[in-house]
Amino acid sequence: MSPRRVPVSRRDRPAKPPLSREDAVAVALRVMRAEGLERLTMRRLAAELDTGPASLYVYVRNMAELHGAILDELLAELPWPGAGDGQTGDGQAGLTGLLQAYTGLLFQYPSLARSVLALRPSGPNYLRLIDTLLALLRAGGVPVSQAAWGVDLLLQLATATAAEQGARDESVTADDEHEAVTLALREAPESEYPQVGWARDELFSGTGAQRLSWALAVLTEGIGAVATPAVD
Amino acid sequence: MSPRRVPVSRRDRPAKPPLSREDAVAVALRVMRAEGLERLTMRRLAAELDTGPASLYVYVRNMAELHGAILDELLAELPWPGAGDGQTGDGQAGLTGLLQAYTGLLFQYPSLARSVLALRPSGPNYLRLIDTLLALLRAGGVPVSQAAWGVDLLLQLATATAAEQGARDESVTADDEHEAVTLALREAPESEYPQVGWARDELFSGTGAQRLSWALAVLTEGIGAVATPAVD
DNA sequence: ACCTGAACACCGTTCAAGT
DNA sequence: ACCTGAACACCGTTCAAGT
Repeated sequence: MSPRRVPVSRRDRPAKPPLSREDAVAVALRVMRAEGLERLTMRRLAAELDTGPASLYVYVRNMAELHGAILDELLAELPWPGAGDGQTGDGQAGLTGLLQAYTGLLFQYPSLARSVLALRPSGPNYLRLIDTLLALLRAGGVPVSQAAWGVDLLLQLATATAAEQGARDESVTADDEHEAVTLALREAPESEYPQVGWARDELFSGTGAQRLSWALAVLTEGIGAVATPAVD
Repeated sequence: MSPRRVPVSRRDRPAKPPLSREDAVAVALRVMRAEGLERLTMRRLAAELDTGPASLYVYVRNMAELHGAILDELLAELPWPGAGDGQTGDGQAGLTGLLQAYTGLLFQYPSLARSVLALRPSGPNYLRLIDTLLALLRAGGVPVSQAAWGVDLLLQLATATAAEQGARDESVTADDEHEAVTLALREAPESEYPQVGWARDELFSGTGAQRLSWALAVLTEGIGAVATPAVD
């Protein structure tokens, strides 16, 4: 009884919903979440939107711009202060918390982090992140020039930390025992690399989270302490 | 009199010189220097070596490993201390000088820097770089655990700084006036982004070199000052 | 054992030709 | 004006079949 195909008005083809840049970015984000950035190709996204790859170029200039748009969409999920959920506080703890959340977000998508590093993002949520970090540094009494340069440094650290996470997620062992650099450092002959011998144990110690929070402490300490040169 | 072709023994075909991994890497480095990493493809390298792309996989596991080998070759050119040319000194100046040279080397090849960030290089010259940085920190009285974690941080900063240099070299204007983020920050409404307004001038001040040396000072300051957590 | 031609399974982007 | 099929000019990697 029920017909195989429901007849559609207007020329017998189902009306495609009108496409917008927002839709395209939202679908792109969904594909990335589900299968990773590697699988999110222009052709794949076009197929997902039921069109040809050429149509995407009406909404984005190129792949890099698409990555930037995806990042900004992703940043909406940060625990922005003042949102009422109290996930991040004020001062040093607020700064560290927000940057850890940013790193954590990108940590899930290392290739996006790599792309972002070359991108210099400029979406509204990225600006908001810069603004919030500036506010936290300012509240901590950091002079304006050190805060301005410091924000760049802090975001670079966070992005690069996520970007370093290569495609070594698929390894069965949780630790990075199988990384070439780990092996090379462990086996480096003391005669040729005496300092590596000196620091051998400490070179591999700590979890990623411990190293990140130490690095953030190092940066905030230094940003507050070292004056910028006179350039104005 | 002189014949067009010198007759070759062994089957009338010019004997192809035997290929080695070293030759392949050297040629790869030459192609990258001449045309950039983007143009250095497996197919292109194979053509340069007068063979098919499949032959390369006898010497390198994949593209990433080739990039790692190129980096190590490149690092041979660093002004290693003790080489007698006195390009870098001891202590803080030596540390900063070596890291600036490393950044400068990678600055010419931003895509290599991007690749390196995901790579965790492990060649002999990279180990030598780690060893030398450890020695300089140790000489500065930095405790071993802070030196070990600090070397990671310093190299990450240097690599990420080079990686950030996107393909915006082709811009005619020397400054980054045309970068989207610069424009966005300049035009960010004070009502929505008050701190950006506060720091507006300082956000764009300074040259790349000034910012790098400030960042290195921030890191060394913090590395010497902030203790690592007890993880041993 | 060592090497490689040809194929596999894709890419991002452009542009002429639709509607 | 807005959209897109088809083409352009490539990719990295594998594998069966050489020598």
